[in-house]
Amino acid sequence: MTTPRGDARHSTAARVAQTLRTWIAEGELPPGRQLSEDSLATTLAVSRNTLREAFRQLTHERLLVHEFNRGVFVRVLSAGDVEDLFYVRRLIECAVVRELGPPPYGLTGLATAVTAGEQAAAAGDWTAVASANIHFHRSLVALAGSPRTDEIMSRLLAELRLALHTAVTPRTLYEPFVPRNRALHDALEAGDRHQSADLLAAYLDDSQAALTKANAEAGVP
Amino acid sequence: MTTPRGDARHSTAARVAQTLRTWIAEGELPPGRQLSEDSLATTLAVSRNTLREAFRQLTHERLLVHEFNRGVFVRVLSAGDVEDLFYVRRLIECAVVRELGPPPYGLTGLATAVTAGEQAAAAGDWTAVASANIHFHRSLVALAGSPRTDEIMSRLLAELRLALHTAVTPRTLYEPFVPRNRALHDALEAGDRHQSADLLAAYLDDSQAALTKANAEAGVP
DNA sequence: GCATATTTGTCCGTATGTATA
DNA sequence: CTATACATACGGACAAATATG
Repeated sequence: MTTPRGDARHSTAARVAQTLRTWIAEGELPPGRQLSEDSLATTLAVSRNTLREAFRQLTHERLLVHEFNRGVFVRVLSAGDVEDLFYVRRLIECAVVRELGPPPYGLTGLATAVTAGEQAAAAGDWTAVASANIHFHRSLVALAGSPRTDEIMSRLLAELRLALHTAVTPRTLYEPFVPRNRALHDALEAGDRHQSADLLAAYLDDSQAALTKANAEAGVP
Repeated sequence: MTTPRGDARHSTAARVAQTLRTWIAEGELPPGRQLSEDSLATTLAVSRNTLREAFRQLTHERLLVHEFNRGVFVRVLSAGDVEDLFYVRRLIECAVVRELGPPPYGLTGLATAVTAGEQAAAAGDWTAVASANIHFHRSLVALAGSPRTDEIMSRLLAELRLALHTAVTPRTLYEPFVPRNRALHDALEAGDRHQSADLLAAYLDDSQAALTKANAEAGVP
């Protein structure tokens, strides 16, 4: 072959999948966009077979939808999808917090996410606030120490990102939750699992309402 | 081509994946077995590329593991995997029950699974008892009406099946839980969410203990 | 440690079927 | 209805890695 192999540790398909994953997360490939095998294969300089393997991967992560004999498209979340996503988030995040053992907990990951969000908010960098917020919830669930729960959470958050590009105002979506992340952290540091879980439930309700409202204003079906 | 296309509704790769899925579930392909691309492709009469797509699919369902440049193998669950699986089951199943709205609930699916288990147990058909048991837990989670929760549960149960082929005695694993399924159903019919959740938590603890004991006796690392 | 055989990773060309303009 | 574009699936090829003697 003429093309030199990039690295042997990851397969080419995995690298392509990662590229597409970031393009989708950044909004470079917006929801609804069709991904043509031929043009993308030439753009990424890989064969169609390899690209199709990457497609399968992302389809399974629910970032792409595969319509048989029609092609693959970037997933478009419906209002029902957003509702379901928040139902599962509430289910898992609150259950993890409620089922935590006796305190103290290893809250360093959570604490760094909280302060990162505070600093980014102070600097007005709302994209960074969004990242810190995702990191916060990932760290929260990581307290369970369960690999499968971690993976489920990562998938849910990645899927939820698809709903954020339709919303125009990241500031109003994230600003109210910076202090609430801090409050949640403090409640956990105080060792109060049940108060933390209640805080979290209300938090997620409000977050869902804010996102639903923003999407409705942007005219999402 | 000479090979007639079976049907247009599912892709060939999806059909191959389904075949492998059942072979794994039935224990025809035991954990640890390597799946050779060449021989399987000829056995199933599909091309290597198509087979590889099926492999990817099942790898993401955690039924296969893919070792780079070495091949794919049927997943071998470690003791830690089983522990994690039951942690997530307890988390999700109990949370679903606790977060149910006010009764009554649509328990017909649950009821049929319970009676199917009872009849199979009376007939001594322990494989059917195992199927009914899986159906019971799937129906339980379906009460939430959340597609994503349903899918997460299906994946967990499929993965857990991998641990059942190492255990030799399906009877001792399932028999005690036939009446407990009935008790759980009755508690839900009575509308007592919290008692149901408590019953379920104890149920899953005992189930995990039974499986762990059986696997330890069979000499699983 | 080395040479060989086997298997996987990747790409290409092509025939066929399907959806859409 | 035809034509075009595209997806599905196959088979062959070769490089690279692994397993085997």
